Amino acid sequence: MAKFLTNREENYSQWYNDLVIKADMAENSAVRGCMVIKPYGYAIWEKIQSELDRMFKATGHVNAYFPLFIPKSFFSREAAHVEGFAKECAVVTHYRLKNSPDGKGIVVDPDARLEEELIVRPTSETIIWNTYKDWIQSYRDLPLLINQWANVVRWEMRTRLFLRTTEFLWQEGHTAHATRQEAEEEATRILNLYTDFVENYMGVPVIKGVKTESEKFAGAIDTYTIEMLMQDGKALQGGTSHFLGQNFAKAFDVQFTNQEGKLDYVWATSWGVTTRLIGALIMAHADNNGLVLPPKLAPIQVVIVPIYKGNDQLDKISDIAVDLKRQLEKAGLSVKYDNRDTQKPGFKFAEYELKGVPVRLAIGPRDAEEGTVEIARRDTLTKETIRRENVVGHVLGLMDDIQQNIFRKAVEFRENNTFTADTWEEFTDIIENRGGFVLAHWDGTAETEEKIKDLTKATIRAIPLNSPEEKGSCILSGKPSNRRVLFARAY
RNA sequence: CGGGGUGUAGCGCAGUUGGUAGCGUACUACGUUCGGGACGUAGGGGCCGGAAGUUCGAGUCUUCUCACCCCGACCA
Repeated sequence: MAKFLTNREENYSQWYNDLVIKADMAENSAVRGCMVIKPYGYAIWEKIQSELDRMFKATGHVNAYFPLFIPKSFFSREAAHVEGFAKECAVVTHYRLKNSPDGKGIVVDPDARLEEELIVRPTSETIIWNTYKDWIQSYRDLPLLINQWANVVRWEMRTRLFLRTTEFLWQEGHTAHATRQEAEEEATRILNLYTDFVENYMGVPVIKGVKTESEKFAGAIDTYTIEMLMQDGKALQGGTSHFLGQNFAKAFDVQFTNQEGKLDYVWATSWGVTTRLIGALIMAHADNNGLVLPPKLAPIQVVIVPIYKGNDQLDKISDIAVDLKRQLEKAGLSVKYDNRDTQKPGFKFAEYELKGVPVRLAIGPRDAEEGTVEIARRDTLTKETIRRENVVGHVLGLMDDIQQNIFRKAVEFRENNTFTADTWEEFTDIIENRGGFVLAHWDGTAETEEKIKDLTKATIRAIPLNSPEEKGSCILSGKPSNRRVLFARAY
């Protein structure tokens, strides 16, 4: 089996790439670094969107939409921000084309140069804070809790489907608060919301932490992160929530009158997750047979495949299948009955395994006769035969089972691949030979962090929020440290 | 931007000393099949990335050019 996929153990990144394409999620487009998200991949994104959107609204946020273009001058207002993004911005300089004077095609009309160039947003803090300035006068206008579903562009050097593309889809929340404490609470609330989503819907365990000075978002005071471990032992940052302090308020002059009647700058957060989560979903759970989707995010939760010879058998089986489909849908499941006559059952089995459909029902003439159904689960690839009347209950149970099982497997994988290192030799041995998360002491300086990165390509993924105090000495410099930080090679 | 590589059918590839393009797969039709990616027969599909040059003749040789991929620096 699985001869159509590159073996995961043989070449992990080839396996990943094959899988994205073969499972029909996305493909490279004619535009450098930009992907086409195909219907099946987009359906997964829609599931992610709808759950997150529900969670944002349940915590008091509302959606809005801000422009794709940002005037260049806005960017220079916040020094650290421009520094962080300048090198990867797409810039609009003209607004018109014309026929080429030599008759070959069209050219940019030099007379149509923009007075001020427009940046295609790599993130929207600047345009949003420039807008918020007019919306916020008083503490009564606060908090402002807005989210936007959008696309952004970051001109990365190298791209990979879902993991890093020039244009990507995301949500970005931008909130304004009257006090520092409120803003910090918001940043934490969202970090916890992301954790809830990634662990309970995607089935991927995360480490919550705060980024180091050099890894934090350009313009933030603190960047909180959730870090996940992929099956090849590399880390993936799944989402970030930034406490921005008053940096953007000051840069865009967003002041309000507080309850004491005094002017003050507002406190801000921003936070986001992207289509990269789909990459995480793949790399955390998929195997050599293809995708393994958590039931809560699977576009198709149950597929029914008929096995038959001739139209008489098909008719009989279809009656049963359609009835089962109706029952399962009534129970809230999304079900596909694949009665295509153009593919054989074996082909369909392989196809739905490739696409990660959690549960497959097969009904053949034998089952029709005996009142049974063959039921197969994607996560364990096991099959059993059950009575037709028990199908709905059994499938509902399986949905929970599979959801929990893939999470449990991912937790176990992470536990088996999280190490502590106390010496430089131990540290480099693990990074070079085993991969995974490494908890180690660090002296807290950017110089040491940089040196470790240069020597091993491992970075500090996060300073875990729940890590206990512990006296130790830095693996590289030997200087004192009082807590371990999380190292890994990362995507 | 540095180092390496590749452009030939939808996709994956072969193409010898230069002689007018082929394999696998996918596609179309018909038939037999159908409980784990079926088989047979017959078909269709090509400006050989682009431009210029050498030659009677270029997928093949020369020069230029464009695009993409991999490894680094950058990054959600």
